[in-house]
Amino acid sequence: MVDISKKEKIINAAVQVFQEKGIEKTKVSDIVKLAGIAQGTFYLYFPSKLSVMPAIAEVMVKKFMVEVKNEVDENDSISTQLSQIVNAIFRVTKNYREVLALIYAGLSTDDNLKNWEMIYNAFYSWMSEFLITAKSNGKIRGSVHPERTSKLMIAFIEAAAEQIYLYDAVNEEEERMQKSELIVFLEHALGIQN
Amino acid sequence: MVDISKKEKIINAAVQVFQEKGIEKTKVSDIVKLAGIAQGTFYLYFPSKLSVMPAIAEVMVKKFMVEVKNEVDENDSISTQLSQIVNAIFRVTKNYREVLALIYAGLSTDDNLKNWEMIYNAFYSWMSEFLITAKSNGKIRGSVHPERTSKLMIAFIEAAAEQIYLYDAVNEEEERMQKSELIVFLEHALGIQN
Amino acid sequence: MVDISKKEKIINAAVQVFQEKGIEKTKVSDIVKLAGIAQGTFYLYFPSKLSVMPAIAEVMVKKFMVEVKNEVDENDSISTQLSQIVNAIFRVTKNYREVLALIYAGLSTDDNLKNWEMIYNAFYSWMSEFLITAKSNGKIRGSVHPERTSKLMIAFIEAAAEQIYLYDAVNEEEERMQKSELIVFLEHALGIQN
Amino acid sequence: MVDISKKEKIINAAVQVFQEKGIEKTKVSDIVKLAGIAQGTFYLYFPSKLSVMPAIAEVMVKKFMVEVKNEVDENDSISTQLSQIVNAIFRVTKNYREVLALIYAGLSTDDNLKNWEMIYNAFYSWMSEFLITAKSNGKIRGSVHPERTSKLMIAFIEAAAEQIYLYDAVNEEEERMQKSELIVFLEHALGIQN
DNA sequence: CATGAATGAGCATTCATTCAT
DNA sequence: CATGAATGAATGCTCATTCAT
Repeated sequence: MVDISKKEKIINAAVQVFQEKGIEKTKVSDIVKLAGIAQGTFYLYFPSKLSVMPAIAEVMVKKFMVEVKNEVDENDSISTQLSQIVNAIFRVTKNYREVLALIYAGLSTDDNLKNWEMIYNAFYSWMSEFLITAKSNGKIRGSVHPERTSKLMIAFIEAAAEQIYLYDAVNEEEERMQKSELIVFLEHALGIQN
Repeated sequence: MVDISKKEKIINAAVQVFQEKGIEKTKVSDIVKLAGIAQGTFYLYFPSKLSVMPAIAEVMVKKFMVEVKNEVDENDSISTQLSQIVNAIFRVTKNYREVLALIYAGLSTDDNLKNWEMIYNAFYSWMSEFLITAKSNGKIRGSVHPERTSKLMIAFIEAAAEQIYLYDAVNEEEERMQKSELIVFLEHALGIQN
Repeated sequence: MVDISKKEKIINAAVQVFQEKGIEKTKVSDIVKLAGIAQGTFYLYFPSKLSVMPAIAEVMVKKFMVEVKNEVDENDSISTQLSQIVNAIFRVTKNYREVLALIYAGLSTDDNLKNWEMIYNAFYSWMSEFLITAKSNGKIRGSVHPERTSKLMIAFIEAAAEQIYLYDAVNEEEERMQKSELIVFLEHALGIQN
Repeated sequence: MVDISKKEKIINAAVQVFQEKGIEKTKVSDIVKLAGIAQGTFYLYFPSKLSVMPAIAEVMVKKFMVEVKNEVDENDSISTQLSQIVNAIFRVTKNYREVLALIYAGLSTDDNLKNWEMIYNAFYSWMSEFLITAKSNGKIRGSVHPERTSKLMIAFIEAAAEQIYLYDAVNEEEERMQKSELIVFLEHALGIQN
């Protein structure tokens, strides 16, 4: 493994500690202990405890993208690709449920909101491209506006995943059914023509 | 105006203070000051600072329902009713953006998650009924599963609204376009037949 | 002994701790421990560690006045009374050298300077009265301006005492000689006619 | 301008920063930033943050002496020379009020007190010489003890200046009157015979 | 000599919670 | 039921100092 900068060490440690303890119970001392650095070093890279949040958000968005890119096979049918997207997003949400909730709240705690759009931008773009291709291949309805719909889709799938994994304690059977319902919902929404 | 119980005063004050200051900066002393009661009195009604959260969530869900019920006119077309639902949810989200983000995070902070489903239950039910009626009238596709789709819709419309009002700083024109895209998306998703 | 308010307990403890440890090494925890109260209680009475300083200054000025009033016998000659004043001020300075240095620095640390004149006011007034009486009795030169000279005298005697007790490590013999020189100096300055 | 050694750069920067921020808020990082050197370099010249204090004090005493020597004209009358001394000391005090207060407190913070006398020694000597000359010329009373009185005078004039510039917020008119009172006071104290 | 990133001990301050009245 | 003064545990952050380069 290559050298990891101290800043990256902090971010990684922060993701983990926030995930395990939640925002209020996370102490800077926990983060630095896990990162293997001194307390003061934290403040060389971040001005305050909460200022790691945007960096964490970036990491999370990257995780989403990595998973989605790995999962989606462009040779598969649009319908299948849609399922793959949903699966990828659900998987990341499941694994990082706590951090994701924190990011949402964390970003709005500061005046970092402005960053949000920027952070998600790459993911929005990817999804946009996906829709543009599908549209030009006649696989989805022509009235889809790729940019706007890409944002809707990401928000939607994440929200559906959060609903399942964060808020509604559902069993696996119900989880599967809910996911199916989502996919059918999306297929109709996009007017998919396989 | 009728008498407001101290408990309600606390909840209302808490909504306002959380809205203005965010979860971390909200002090019990702020809440009681605004509520016009003594510090100790707070603890006669709530065991801890965070235990107001579910009560706040209930209030917010009620706000959603009141707005939706007021806005939706059953005599209008399904398509129109859908717009009305979207408008109502967007309006509440716009006015209470901060608290809503806090509730999401706040509920997951505690082990109150379990309450979430219960709190939203009435709203889910209402939406479910809406879909059942629409379905039995042949206004939406028959494959819609009302319970599951009701959850999806609520999560989706809220998420779309949050995206606009919390995270992406969009202008009014773009806000309108995004909302239109959402409605068209939903119409196709539900397979609306006016 | 009568009841001492918490505020007074804090001030008394602060005087003692500052005297013993100096401004930088004095911890709030030391003060409250000595005062026999909880750490948080300190902040019910003072907004910050340094904000006790003006209160301490008041206490010190009172100590000066008490000593001076006790020492000076109006039936004695002016010359003797002058010695008594010097002795009183020297004694307090000797006993509280550290706090006195701290007060000087402490007051200028904050923007509390403005208080300084107010705090010393009673002492200035007393000295002024002393000069007025002496002047109207023809015991000192007629050109003395009581208000202005009272300030000069207090500043002067304190400075002379500080010089001896704070800065120049002198032996007792030299201390006595220096004090004599001061008194002769003052006698001429005031144009004393016994 | 000739080359300034790093040590001098540090001292000059320290004077300025202490003047602006006060002793507690002055960080070594501020000093080195202003001095244009690296943080670690500071410790090549001074063992600790407070150890610059004596060096600063030396600089300040030198400033006093330079001003006094420049101002005082030996050909003028004793009375005039006295005014010149007062003016010089007042001027320096006015310009460096904050540092001067800090030095007083700063020196007593450490166990550097012992240095104080040494640092002031040259100034004491100069004043002593001044008094010896005046005395041998019969310009001041014969009972003046030059060494002791030189210390008193310096302490006194500085204290009077500090009173005006540090503690009592007086207007220019009052400042002038207070200074006059001081000079008359000194003339009588020294028994000046022009 | 010079650097400046890294250190980590140290402390002021906050604020949820309690409890005597 | 209501009060609000008192509590004290808990922790974010600072900054003088070090040391490998």
